[in-house]
Amino acid sequence: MQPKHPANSEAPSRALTDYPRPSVAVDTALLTVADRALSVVLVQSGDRPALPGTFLHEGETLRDAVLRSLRVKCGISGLEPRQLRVFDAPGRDTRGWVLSVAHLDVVPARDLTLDASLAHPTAVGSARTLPLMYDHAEIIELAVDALRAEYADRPDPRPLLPEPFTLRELQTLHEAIAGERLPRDAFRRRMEPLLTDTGELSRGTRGKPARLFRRTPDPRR
Amino acid sequence: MQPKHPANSEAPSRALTDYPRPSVAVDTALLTVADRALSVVLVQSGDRPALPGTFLHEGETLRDAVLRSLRVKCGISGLEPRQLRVFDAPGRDTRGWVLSVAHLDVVPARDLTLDASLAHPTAVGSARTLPLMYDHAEIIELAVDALRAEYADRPDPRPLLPEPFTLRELQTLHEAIAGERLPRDAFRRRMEPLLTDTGELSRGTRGKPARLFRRTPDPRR
DNA sequence: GAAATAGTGTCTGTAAGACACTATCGG
DNA sequence: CCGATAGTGTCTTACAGACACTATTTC
Repeated sequence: MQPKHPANSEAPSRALTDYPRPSVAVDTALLTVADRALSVVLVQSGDRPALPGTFLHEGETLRDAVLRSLRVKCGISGLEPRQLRVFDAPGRDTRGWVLSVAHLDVVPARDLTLDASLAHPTAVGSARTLPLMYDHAEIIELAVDALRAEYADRPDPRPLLPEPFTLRELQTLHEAIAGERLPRDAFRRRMEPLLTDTGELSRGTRGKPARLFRRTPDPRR
Repeated sequence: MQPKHPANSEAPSRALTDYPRPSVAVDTALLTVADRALSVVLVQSGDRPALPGTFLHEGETLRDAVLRSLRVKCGISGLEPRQLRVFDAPGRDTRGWVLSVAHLDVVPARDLTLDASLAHPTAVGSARTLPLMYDHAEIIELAVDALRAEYADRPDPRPLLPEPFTLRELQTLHEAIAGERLPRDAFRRRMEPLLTDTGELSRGTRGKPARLFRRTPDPRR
């Protein structure tokens, strides 16, 4: 006899708690752009690096569990986690039946005040060569792809840049995320209509001063 | 004291099972194209329609749980469920702490042999007006968007059409999924290079016989 | 003035939408 | 022949990439 789905169960013969339940964890690829390189925050877990994560508490949403794990392990708050997918391979955790809901989150490098002995950002290129825990390497790949898709046709949706910013600063950010150089003129033509010109100019920089922009308040994409 | 994440736990002071765990269910938007309309299979659950679903069993993957629920409730097999996202609002199930992993799956209408008293396909337009269970209306929206994205630039990735097929048949399928008419010539120019011409022609149809195509074996997208 | 960066204009290739035309079947 | 559908060609518009040129600052 198998348990009936709640949506199909008018009078379940046994309580939900009579059936075995998995432990549910969250693991988060916390991405940032440091020194023009897209990086992921890794914590040390026994003998190998891993993504920050925690178990889901009772009465807590997945989002709150992610925020709690990042607050505790990285001392940051105010983020917007996005679900990637559930990892459910039966043997993925040797100590029991554990599902992990992989997440992506993003933080400006200047807001990262990490205890360097516990957590540190690593360029995603280098992270690929590390012996990461479980399916964490795959989570990072998913997170990078998801972030690239978010940034492909929008100026800094998360956001990562402090306002106001120049088009050059925006392009440098997009190039770090895309992992490749972008054509300057085409980038400008695509992004400028999506930004709001402040009318001000950058000062104290080398070369001709650049116009400063703000993000245009969300016109629903 | 909070439980440590397994990835950070060398010697956990307590076993995983000492902490409260949620029940985990799967719910699936099973989509099909019937009579030129994109439809979703609904089952009756007490007083309202719902998506087919079940609880995750121990040692079972989410994929297997989805396949089991569709086999039991709709008598179909051999599908490819795709995760959409986890629904985790604390109050979403009145009987306890239940997470639901929403899935999308697709089946050709001719393979649907439903017990009509238990399950039946409903056009997604009409389904929007029904009083569905829990978050099932939102799951359907996610599923439709995901399927549209899968079909936007590929001929028949799932697949839904029996081979061989004409470009007209393929276009009718795409129009049902997209929910709108598509320009005939542009559709042809985009899709024909992605198909393999069988060299055969349709027969017994009205008008000029059309060339018959097969899907080109997956060149990785 | 030299170096560096910002901003703009032009050309080309590609792809989509609109439209029209020809081709080939059943009746 | 007529109606219907298949298949193709052309025009226009939009946009990206490539490239070049001008503009304005710091040093």
